[in-house]
Amino acid sequence: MAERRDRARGSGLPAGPVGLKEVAEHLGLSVATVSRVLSRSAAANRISTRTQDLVWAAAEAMQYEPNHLARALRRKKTYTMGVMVPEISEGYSAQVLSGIESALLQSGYFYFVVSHHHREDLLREYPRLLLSRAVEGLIAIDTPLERQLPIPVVAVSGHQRMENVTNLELDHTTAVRMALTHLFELGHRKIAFIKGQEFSSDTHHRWSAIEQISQDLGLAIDPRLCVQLEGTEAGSDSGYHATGQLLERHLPFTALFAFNDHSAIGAIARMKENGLQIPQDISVVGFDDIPSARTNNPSLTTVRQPLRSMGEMAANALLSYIEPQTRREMPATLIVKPDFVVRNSTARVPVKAH
Amino acid sequence: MAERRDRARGSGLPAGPVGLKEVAEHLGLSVATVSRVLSRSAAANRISTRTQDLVWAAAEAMQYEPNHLARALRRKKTYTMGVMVPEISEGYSAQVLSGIESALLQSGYFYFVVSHHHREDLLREYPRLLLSRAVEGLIAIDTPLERQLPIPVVAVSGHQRMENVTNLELDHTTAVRMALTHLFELGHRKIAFIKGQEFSSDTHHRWSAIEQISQDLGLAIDPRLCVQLEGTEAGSDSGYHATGQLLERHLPFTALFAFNDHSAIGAIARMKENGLQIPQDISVVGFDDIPSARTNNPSLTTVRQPLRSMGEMAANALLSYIEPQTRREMPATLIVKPDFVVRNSTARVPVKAH
DNA sequence: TCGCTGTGCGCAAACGGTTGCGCCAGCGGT
DNA sequence: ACCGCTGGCGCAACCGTTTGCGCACAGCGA
Repeated sequence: MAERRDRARGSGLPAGPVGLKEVAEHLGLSVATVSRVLSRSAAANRISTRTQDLVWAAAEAMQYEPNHLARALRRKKTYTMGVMVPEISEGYSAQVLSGIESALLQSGYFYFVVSHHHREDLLREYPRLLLSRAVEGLIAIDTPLERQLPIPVVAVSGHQRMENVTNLELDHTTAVRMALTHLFELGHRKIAFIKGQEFSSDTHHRWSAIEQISQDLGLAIDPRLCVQLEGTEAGSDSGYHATGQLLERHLPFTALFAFNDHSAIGAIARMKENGLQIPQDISVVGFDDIPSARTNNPSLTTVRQPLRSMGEMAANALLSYIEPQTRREMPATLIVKPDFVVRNSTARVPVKAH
Repeated sequence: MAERRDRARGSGLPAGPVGLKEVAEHLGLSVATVSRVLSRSAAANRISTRTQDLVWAAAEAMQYEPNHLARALRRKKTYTMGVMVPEISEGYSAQVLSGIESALLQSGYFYFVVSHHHREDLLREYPRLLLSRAVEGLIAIDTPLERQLPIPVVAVSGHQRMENVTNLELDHTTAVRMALTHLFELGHRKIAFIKGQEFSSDTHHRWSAIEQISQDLGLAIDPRLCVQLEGTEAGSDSGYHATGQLLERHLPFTALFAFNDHSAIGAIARMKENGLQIPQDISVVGFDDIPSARTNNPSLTTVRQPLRSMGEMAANALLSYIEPQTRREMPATLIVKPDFVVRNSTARVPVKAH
């Protein structure tokens, strides 16, 4: 270990990692003084400018790097957050993570990610592990929280009702209104729905919104035209299968509102197999606007969740609560507005409904 | 802080975070003894079974959680790795990350991810920051490394030639052989190519393989049928544009071998706009087998990189070098074999080449 | 000459664990 | 009765930084 960490490699530098002690010895100063200078401590103004310059120069020359662990231990500040996601390789989480990362790193924070795959044991263990790693805050993406945590939490699409938890959620009512109004104005009246899996926290809120907006528009929801995603896999397979079940019922409908783009893409694939043309025979609306929504054939009309900026918002909310200078109360809820993207998977209702 | 971390909440537990000190006092033992028991130290066999039981019981009751920072500082072992990726929200990295995570967490390691977006400054800064966070190893995904690092490194598709760096790379020769042989056997002789961006480390190795295999098969590469991806965005746009340039040259070809699935999907979209049918007019082969390769229309014939297991291999290589009991030398290179997935974007060459 | 106020810095105790070494009591052997 | 051994545990240093407090000395006014 010692040799491998040797930064000297033949130069005149001391071997091994250099700490405050080495710098101090080299200058004939005390560790305390060097620390005060290099950490820009408030007490540093009591140290002569000359000494300060010497310290900085020596630190530079000796390639001093502060030891984050020791510092964090002493200051009780780790500049580290925890992030829990269902599955990191899935587009939704990855997009949100991207926003989180951008916001956190700009503020000098790092983060640990763990994916729990909706497994009970992991949902219980990971918060413990993250706490013992002294994360200062937690972002839970589409993840149900079991217990109260002693640190601030932001839940993205989590729909928790807990103390100390800020919920960042999409305005599902607006989202659904945009989607259903779009279909309504294209003349669709018989609309099929693919509901989300039970474990996804968005499922119920979305569905409430659908019921409400349907009523507003005077649309009747036919329960026989509703299917639900199953299985824990995130791909388009479950949408494919759900649509299979739907088609087997041989009931007429002219449009399908899917729970997300993945299932919409699977649904389209399934319907094509039955000889249905999209959007000529059936209009399909997705949700999320994942990258392949645009490149799918036909490209997907969908509700866009601004995932990246949701990640940024989540991270910034956490930061503003933790950083002493901005320290403000955590709001219970942050609402973000969706966009609606009209592409080629929706069209006017066929004259003669199939 | 103190109140928020209070775990007691009316129970009889001591307030604030409980450390070894609290447990020791409660039992009338020394901190040393409690530590030895709870950390399963080798010296614990010199401690009476009765005491051990008492310690465990008390720790449980008082909800003792070891402080990772203090432990890491003393033991000089952080159980933490660093991962550098170009962009976390991109499918390739996310897949590999998923494998990395699975392997690392199973061994009790956490990891920091940073995305450098191919920016020079970040490529220089992030290794420093990760080192100062005392990561024990680094995994670089499709990321060029500037300087020697004092910790072991695994580069996934990095093609570094450095000490202390293990390269995990795909067997591009086999990959390309599978793709080109497939096209060759379908009768294709005029094949167009989309090369990768300059900054992607796979670009050159892949291209060398293409030159070699073409020669083996007796295929001539027409430079006028080659275009290159541009821009740093990861989506399918650059494939779309590159194909636009290709089509403007009005040269006959019957197949296209794209650098990756994204660009293949973009290419297909572009060719469809020109009225070309895939695969009837043009066969397209992609690379990577991203999720949307299967749901694309037509579904993509492609070379599959086993990204998840590449992530696992990378992590396990690092672990086996770091963990004392398995400590083996780092091999300079690990080669992983691709799969070939035949779907609906390739077909026999049209009788009358377009 | 005597305080008195600043300036410039060092001492040493934390932070929460880990670990080499040594102390003490009890026990068996002679 | 004395010796030596061993089981059971505590002392205290240490990991690398931070920080409250205080010491020494210089300059200044009285």
